[in-house]
Amino acid sequence: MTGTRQREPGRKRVLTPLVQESTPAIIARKLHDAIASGDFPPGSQLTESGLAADLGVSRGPLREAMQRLTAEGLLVSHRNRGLFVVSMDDSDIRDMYVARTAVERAALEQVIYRGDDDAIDDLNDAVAQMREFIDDPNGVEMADADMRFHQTLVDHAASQRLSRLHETILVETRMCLRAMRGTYASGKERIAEHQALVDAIVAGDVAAADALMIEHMNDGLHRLVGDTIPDLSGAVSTG
Amino acid sequence: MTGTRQREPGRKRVLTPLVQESTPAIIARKLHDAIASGDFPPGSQLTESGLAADLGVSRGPLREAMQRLTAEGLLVSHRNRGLFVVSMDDSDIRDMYVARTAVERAALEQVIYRGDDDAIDDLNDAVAQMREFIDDPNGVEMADADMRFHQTLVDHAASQRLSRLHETILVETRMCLRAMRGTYASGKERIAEHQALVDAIVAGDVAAADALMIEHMNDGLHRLVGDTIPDLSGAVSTG
DNA sequence: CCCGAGTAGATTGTCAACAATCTACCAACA
DNA sequence: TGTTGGTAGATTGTTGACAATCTACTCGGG
Repeated sequence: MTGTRQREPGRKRVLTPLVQESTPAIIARKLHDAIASGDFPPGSQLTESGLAADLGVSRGPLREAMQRLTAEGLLVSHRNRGLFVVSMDDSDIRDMYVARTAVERAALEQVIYRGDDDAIDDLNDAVAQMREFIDDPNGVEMADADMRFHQTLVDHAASQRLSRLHETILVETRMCLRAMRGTYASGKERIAEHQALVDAIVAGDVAAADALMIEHMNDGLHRLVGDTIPDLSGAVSTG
Repeated sequence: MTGTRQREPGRKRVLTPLVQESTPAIIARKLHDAIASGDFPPGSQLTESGLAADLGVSRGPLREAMQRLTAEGLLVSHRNRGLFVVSMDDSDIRDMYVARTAVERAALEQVIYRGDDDAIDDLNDAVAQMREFIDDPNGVEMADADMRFHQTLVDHAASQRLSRLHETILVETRMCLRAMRGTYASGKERIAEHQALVDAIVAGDVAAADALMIEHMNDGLHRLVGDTIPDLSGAVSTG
């Protein structure tokens, strides 16, 4: 029934099965990146015919791609009116950080558990990249380097599901950071927080790393809305 | 420019703005439920023309709905061959529990932080519903009641993002539970674990609740693949 | 008996056109 | 002046048809 689809176990795999990305997937990724880059500001409408013309595809595949982003929560649909880039209020930002904290805490624990040396190398590299922009702590480059650090962390957790959610959240985070400037006072402080995380990972101290991450996230949230998620910081210290 | 779209602040809101769900969203929800119900077993193909005929819609909206489920990770696309319901191996199940643990830990903390009495009532109700099926600890009703408990927990965290991810994960969990029968030895044990969680929430003890949740998730994973996520249980106790 | 080429059928991928709906603008009226 | 009705334009929602691709089956040769 299955023909020769299944790979016989005795043979060595010499070529990886080639993955052909579907057109909607490609379009979705392009839109994803464009939103992350700020090409489509929050609240702006994504008109089908215009985008289809820009991308050189028909409206069909484009609509499918936009539905993907809608499922991610990056676009919101108004029936018969169109799709718009999400615009977030304080409540959304708080929610975003709740989710982001959940994801990154879990990722952190996974990274420590896996004990992969490559992870530590990559994380140290990420911090080093941040150091290059120490003189401009609120510039775009520093923000991107910051994002890459967290991206690296979650990637090394090797969890498809955590990565998928995190990807969406990072785009939303970038949108917020773009809107609100001047979050960090000094570049040193910003880098030190990340270095402390790496140090805790190297030490294999899950509890310490966990506490640092919670604090780091609370700081980030505080800078955006001037509010925190009080109880989270008590999760470890109370026990 | 904006016309009369914005609601003037002086007036009292007497009617809530009506939300019209788009057709792809409705179809996506129906497919979602169908997959959760087991109408489409893992690995089965979802043929467009057939489903379109069943639902009485054209292939366009149906494809858009399927793209949404693809973004969620419930369907996988094979180019020019079609969309299939995901079938999960042990590695996927482990990943699923990593993500689920992350989500439910965060939800737990949020529920305790919010201190909403309705949450405790609903959770107690959920445990009570489980007790009705104490004689058949591995039946479908018990499994559904179990799911409803966790659904209730995450709902009361009032986090759009956590809920969205959790919804997907619960469907995947249900798929796994359907495939592997006989997970719990006794109904009492299963109910006690959940009751303990509620008790910890009532007591407002974040650390205890957190530890219980981690253990609960590890138990669930162990029943499915005979393996655990060792380091997670050390996150709290070590500190 | 095994292996390869070729073919038929079915399914997905893409497109262009039509119908339905909404928004914004303008005029008429109390 | 503020509200109501009508109209034009644009955009989305939906459909059906056509092209491209893959799978499974069958036939011929070694």
